[in-house]
Amino acid sequence: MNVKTRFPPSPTGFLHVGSLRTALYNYLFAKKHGGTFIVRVEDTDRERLVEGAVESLIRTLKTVGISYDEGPILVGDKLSEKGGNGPYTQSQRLPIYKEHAQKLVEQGSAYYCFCSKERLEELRNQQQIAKLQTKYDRHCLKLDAQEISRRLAAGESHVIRLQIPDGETTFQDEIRGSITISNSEIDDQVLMKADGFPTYHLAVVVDDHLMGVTHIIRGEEWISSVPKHVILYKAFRFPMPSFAHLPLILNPDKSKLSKRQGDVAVEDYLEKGYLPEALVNFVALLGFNPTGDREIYTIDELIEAFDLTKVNKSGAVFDRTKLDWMNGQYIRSIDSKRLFELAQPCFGDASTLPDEQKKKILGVEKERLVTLKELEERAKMYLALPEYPATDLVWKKADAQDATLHLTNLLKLVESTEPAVFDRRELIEEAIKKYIGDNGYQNGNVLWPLRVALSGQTQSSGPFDLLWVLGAHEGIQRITIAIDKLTS
RNA sequence: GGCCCCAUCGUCUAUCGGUUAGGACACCAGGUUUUCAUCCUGGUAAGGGGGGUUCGACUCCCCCUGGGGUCACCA
Repeated sequence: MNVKTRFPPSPTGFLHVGSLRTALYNYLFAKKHGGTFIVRVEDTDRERLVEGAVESLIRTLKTVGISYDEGPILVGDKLSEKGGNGPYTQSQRLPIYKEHAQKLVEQGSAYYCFCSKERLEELRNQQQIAKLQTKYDRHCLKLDAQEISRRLAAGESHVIRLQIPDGETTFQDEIRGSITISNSEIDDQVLMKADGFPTYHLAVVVDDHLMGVTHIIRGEEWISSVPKHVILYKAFRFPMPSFAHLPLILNPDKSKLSKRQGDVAVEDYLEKGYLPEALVNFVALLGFNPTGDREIYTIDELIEAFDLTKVNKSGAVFDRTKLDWMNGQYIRSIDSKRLFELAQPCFGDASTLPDEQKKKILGVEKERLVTLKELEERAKMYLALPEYPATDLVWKKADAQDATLHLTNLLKLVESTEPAVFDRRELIEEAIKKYIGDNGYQNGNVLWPLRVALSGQTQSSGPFDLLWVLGAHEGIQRITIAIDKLTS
């Protein structure tokens, strides 16, 4: 069978990390089986629409490395689409839904309902007070054909409801196995809303079928509405797709991951300096692990390893600490060109520095970065020497006199060294270590004051790195300042 | 509350009847080191409870408990 999966976001805001994982799993599954992956915009709720959400979604999927074969695309700033099963935006498919809903009414699987929202609300209230199941009472099912056509002709506001048959519905979930739900649990679901738009349930079934979707992989919160979809598939005589419901991603308190308890938008994490690669890797392992003894996977390795039957059943807490660790791993191991590209917006004040120097800063500082955003703070000292007290220059096992001696000698050493040496980190190190070795000094006596003189900080990267990034000229200046501090 | 889903270290997980229950994050202790960080070594830490099935259950079945999801003209 030719596998086809889909990711159907509704353009109501930013991409949720849970949605990122859903999109990712759909993508991985399709690629693993040589199938196709499509993106479809589910914008049937006109009230929750957010302008620009589709564009932002397309961009985010791209930066995160999830590509699709069919769906909406951006040509320049213009929205367009690719694929032969479009349109891929539900608001552009209204006639299709109307026709399908109509067909259901004709064959007696669905019916018109003229009940007002007020009546529905009143009904619900009464049922709640009586502690009954809140369910539509099928008031309009009793209407005769004549009355229906009269009210329709009069232009009365109405919806179309699916008539849920008696009995129960059983379906196979690829992750959870067989699930049975009694049809009595299900309300006569609205299929077409009064505004002429379909509800999710109608649109998703019609589109998935028309677009040839074979595997529906989505969040666990959808399990309880699968019977509605199964009933629709049967009513339309559409072949049944496979269902797989993913475990939820959880807040630390185990509730469904939500705003309020932290960031949930992929854009937030990207903005904070998490690498797309790390985020994808991390989120992929929330609910799925091919072996149990490996943590780092590229997206292609994930495709290779992906197996729907190995996806967990229970929810997974989104553990920010582990994401931090993984992000650090990526920062340290990723290709330096790619890292520089990603870090470009994170230099802050130091962004005015030449690229060559910024690359050096990144190379030196990446050892202690958790997120790229932290670079902004760390890079400042390369731009300007921070204020610091003279006492910081003194190593714990030495005194000010000793520090002054070494800094004075080092100053001479730097001044008399070929400028070309400062282009090579290892040559700088060699020269200073020679000074230490030849005189039988201890590393700390020499390196501590040098490092503090260069960084203005008691905690920083090493003196060789600093001298390399700063260059001879700036190095001389900073050492001179240090000597002044000690001797004044 | 009805219905549905779920249940291994604090967290993410491995185990598909027989293991000293493994790995990772975090944490703690060492080591490397001029500081911080990185890195390396080691350690603490888990099968919710009760019944079965079986020679033998973390693993299979049932009940309880606990957690979660869902009950819209939202997706």
